[in-house]
Amino acid sequence: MRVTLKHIADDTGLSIATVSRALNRSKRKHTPSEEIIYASAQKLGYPFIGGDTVDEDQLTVALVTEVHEGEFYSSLFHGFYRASKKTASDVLFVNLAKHSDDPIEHIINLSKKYSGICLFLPNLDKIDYSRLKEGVGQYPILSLTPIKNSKIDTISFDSYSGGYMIAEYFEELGYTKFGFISGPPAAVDAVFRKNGFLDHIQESNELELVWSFAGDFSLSSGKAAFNDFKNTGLKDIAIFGCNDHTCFGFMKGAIENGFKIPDDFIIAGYDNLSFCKTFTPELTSIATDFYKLGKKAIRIIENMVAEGSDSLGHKTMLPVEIKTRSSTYMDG
Amino acid sequence: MRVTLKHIADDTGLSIATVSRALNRSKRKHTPSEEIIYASAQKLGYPFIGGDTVDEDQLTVALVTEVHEGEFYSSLFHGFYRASKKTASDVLFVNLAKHSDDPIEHIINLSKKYSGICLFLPNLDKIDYSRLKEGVGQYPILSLTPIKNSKIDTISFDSYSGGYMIAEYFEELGYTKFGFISGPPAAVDAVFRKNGFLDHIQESNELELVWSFAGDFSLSSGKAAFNDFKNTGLKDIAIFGCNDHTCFGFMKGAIENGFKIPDDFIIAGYDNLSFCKTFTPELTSIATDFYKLGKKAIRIIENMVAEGSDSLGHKTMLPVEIKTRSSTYMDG
DNA sequence: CATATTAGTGGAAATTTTTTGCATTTCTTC
DNA sequence: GAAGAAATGCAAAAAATTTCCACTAATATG
Repeated sequence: MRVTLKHIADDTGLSIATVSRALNRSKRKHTPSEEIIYASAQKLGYPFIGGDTVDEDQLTVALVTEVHEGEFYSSLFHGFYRASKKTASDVLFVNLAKHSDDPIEHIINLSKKYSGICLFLPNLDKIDYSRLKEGVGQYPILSLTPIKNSKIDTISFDSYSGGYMIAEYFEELGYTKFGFISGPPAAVDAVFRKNGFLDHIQESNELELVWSFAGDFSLSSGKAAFNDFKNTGLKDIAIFGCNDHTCFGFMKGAIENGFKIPDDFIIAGYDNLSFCKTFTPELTSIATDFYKLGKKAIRIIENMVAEGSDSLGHKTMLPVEIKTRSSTYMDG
Repeated sequence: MRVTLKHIADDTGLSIATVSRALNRSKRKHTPSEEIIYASAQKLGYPFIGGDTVDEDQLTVALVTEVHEGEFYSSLFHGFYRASKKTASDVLFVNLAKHSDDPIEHIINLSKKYSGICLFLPNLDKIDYSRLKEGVGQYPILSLTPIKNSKIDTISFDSYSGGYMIAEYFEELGYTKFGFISGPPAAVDAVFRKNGFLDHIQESNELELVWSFAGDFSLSSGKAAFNDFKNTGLKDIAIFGCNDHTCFGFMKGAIENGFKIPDDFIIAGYDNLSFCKTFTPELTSIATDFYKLGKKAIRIIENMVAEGSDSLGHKTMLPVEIKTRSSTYMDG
């Protein structure tokens, strides 16, 4: 039920007229009554407070995510933060902590509050997305996770090319025996990285995948991968770990066992975490530019609003870049 | 100026009656007109969309920050994310990207939208805080940065004790010669860490600060610190770097120069980044629990709302914990 | 100490905004 | 092409908000 001045008047014990005046004053006066009125209006959710209504041109885009540990979310938020400085729109980070029972319902409600929504929720499935699309109707919504066969537009990094680039680069360095550490099968993105890597190997007769290991993105799975690798006794091999953490674990295990990198093997990761430059040896990795992602995502939403166009399942892919460091070549 | 149904009617070319009906229907129908009406209402900022008004008991707390690179912001957001799962309140992350010209003005406006505000803005000065306090009046507001002499409540980690604990721990290990790498002087928190560390040294006649270096929290300043340290030729020294990044830089420099840790020196940092466990040797560090910080911060705001009490300059300090790892002792 | 001034308040009238009843138009289906 | 359903606009009714005015209490003034 809609909250009116009467509710606030009843709640505060003051008259409707007084409430109206307090809320409409151009400058707050901070008298005791006014404080009470504001607090009550706040509590009950009276809508017309905030005086200055929204700038007509300025959109508010909600970036809807969960928040887990690790540098990834910093990169994502930092990218959108910087992007929002450069665009007309404002960006708000909405987390789904309180609504894990029915996130879709909550996102549909959010669509009534914000001009557009960017989703980063890798755990949603196809049914969720169609419920969502059904619920929001023609509304500017964009997923940062690739979705197969959906009517919701997506924007993501070109992970396939990332994996492919790594394989090409390994080939250029003269390696022919390749190794691979995979991520969790549920992570669509990690699967793309893998496919790109493997496809380039298969395209050439000289190249060969001689070892692989099923990891889960974690440091410890990287260590486990190394233990497995050690037992094979393989040499002169170029390894692609499908994220940086896995590679760190692998390299840590290797160093503790007296291996030398890049002498005994070379290794490259994915994500280009800031620790790539901190680790010894520094880790070659695929860099994803979250600032560009944020800018593009906001741009797409702004266009949807301006043109009144609908999300129809367009897929946008942003190029990635390889950052070569000492884990894949000798210094000097 | 307040947005009414008439504005939407004019904008869409439909009648006021039609707009009213579309917005009040219990279930959205997704007819073309309805889509247009919703889009327009959205654009113009009509307030009464969203049907279900806010839960009376559920507060919405805004965590207002900038967002920079690095794991720190992930930890902060992740802590508040988890905390909001466990409390009645919802937490929203508001960034100040669009309002860097006058952040205070914007925060005052935010106070009209949200039940309470947590600030993490280390760059604000005393004048900013008093303007803010003036602007929001009696309102639940809390800073996560220590402020000297302010009427705004603060909650932060007990950095002083963190520095002190490191010095005590070094002493227990039998070291008497200590080194220190400072952070930027503007970072109040880093100064507390330093004071705690130095105070313990001064309390004992046996202990002595034999080397120090002015760093700036960065990896490169850690490397620079090592170059300075190398020239001193000091041995058997226990070094406290006032954040982990600095220590990583220092250790990286040391390893590249053939130093052995913890044989040649021992070193401990502050922040307990996940990378402490990834680095070889693993870095002893002071752990801060952002989940506890988040829970406590939300609790304080909930209490302020419930009791209608004011922010009066109370300071809450959360204990920190030392995580000892191989950068300060031999394995086995 | 009496009196003017000022700010804050509630009641009620005036105004604005929203909802609803009803007739008309438009679209769909058979 | 007719019947029925859905959507729309007009205007009246209802609801919500603002404004006017009188009253009160606190403070300042002579």
